Amino acid sequence: MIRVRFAPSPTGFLHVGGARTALFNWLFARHHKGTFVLRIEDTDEVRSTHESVDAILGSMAWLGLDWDEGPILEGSGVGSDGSGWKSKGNYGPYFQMQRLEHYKKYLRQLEDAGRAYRCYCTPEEVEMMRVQAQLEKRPPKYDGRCRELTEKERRDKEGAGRKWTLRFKMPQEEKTVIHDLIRGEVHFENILQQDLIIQKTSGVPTYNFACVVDDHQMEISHVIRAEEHLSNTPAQVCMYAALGWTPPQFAHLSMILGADGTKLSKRHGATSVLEYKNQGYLPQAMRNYLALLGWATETSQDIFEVQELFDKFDLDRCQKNPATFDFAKLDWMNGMYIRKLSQADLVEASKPFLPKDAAQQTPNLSELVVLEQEKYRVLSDVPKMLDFFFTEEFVYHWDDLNGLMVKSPHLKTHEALERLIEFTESKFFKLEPFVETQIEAALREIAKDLGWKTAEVFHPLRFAVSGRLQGPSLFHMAAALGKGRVVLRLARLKKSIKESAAK
RNA sequence: GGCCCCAUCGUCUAGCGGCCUAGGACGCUGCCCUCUCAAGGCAGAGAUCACGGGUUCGAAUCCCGUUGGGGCCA
Repeated sequence: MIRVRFAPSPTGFLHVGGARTALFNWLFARHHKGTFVLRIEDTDEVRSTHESVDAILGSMAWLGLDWDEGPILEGSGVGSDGSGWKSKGNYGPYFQMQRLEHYKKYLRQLEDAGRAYRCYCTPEEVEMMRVQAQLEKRPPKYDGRCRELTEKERRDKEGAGRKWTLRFKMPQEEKTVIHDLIRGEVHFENILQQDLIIQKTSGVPTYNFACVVDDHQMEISHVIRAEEHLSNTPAQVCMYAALGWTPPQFAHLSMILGADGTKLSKRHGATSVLEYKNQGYLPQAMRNYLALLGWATETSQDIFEVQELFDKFDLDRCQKNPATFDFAKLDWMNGMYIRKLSQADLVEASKPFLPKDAAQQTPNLSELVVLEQEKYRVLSDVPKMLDFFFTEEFVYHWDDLNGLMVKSPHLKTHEALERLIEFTESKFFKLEPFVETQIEAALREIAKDLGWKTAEVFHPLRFAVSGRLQGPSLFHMAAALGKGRVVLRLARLKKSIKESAAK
């Protein structure tokens, strides 16, 4: 039975790297008809917040990564320990701070068996050891001075009120071999590993211990996580052995880097999944793009339906080398997905990005939004490309107009332009019904009558109607705007020309 | 510093000993279509497969080393 988990620490938003890890776990579970577990690793008591839990669950929900077991997404939790959250699944609770009793039991078991010991060193002392070791060019590790303390020494220290942590006693011989599903065999000399702290002075276990207990108790079959956890894996594998458990299979995903080859961070652009949502990326595009960061099919296919991803995704085609996050390709892909949207879906998706009163201002809003569908790369482009529909206050940039006039042999003077506008006004005035095909026919007739190229007629009129040199098809745009507004705008441009000429 | 991981066009990648004078996609350039911009179609530039040694009749593909990048210890 395949059981995988995504186990974020709620110390911030869900970033792109975390989302990719979650996605791969999700895809792996769906591909193998397994179970996808979401577990909140909140043992960092100072940095964990319930706002982060909200943000992470919200991001996952937005991306459509539904989990089979874990906290239920209903409103928000009450405490950073997850109290107030409900959970689904038989292996809960899914907040580590609610699982303290489980950890205590195994912590005690390890200590009783002599596989863990109390360490009375202060953080300062440990730091000193590290510096010292580096100076002497030795491996920087805890020197094990509390390993073989006598019973009396221990009593003395505790009598003196020294606080203690629990350290796992790493075997000092042989080596640990990880059979990584992506990297193959990875060997580690045990002697070089340090005795990791598994319980903090507060009594709370550390990440490295808690996840071993949870993965075992939750019967996780495959641990799919980022490469940064690879170095901790040998210690964890030794803990499994010390507890008499069989470790799960491991798969360490490569990192996601920014354009400069360093770990993706804020200076490279957006890192939070929610930022992408706010900028107008579609979850399906994001998902598709992320899937390609470290995974590919034999055909280098790049657009996938979700079901196709389920069918084709597997760990054996995951990339070992790190991937650079390419915003340009994401934009392209998002544009692809926007173009695939139905009219209704596009309008719905655009709503958060449109002016609040857009629907009242323009009853035919959905007709407008679709006009530029093939040009949007992000949904925040929608209001930018459509703004002239929502206001009569847009400005005419004379530089644009002048540029147009330079290129057109028949538009050398403002008078010529005025004449074109007047000609159009009178034509439009009689035009009934004012629909796309009629408008096109009328405008082509004007060009013919005038003996101008069609472009010489269309471009200045597009400018008149929208204030732009580029935009939707003139006929579509005019029809969508309606005769009244079009005539109004023609008149407005004519007036502006007169005024500027007077100056 | 120690340990670990990684290395094919600018980027994501295909390739798993002969099919590779290295394929696809993004981006870039040009052409076509066309009322503009897009979209779409076509064409093109772009990789001595990081470098150096082996192994082999034959290596991008296997082995060793070097360099570079990244991660963990922090």
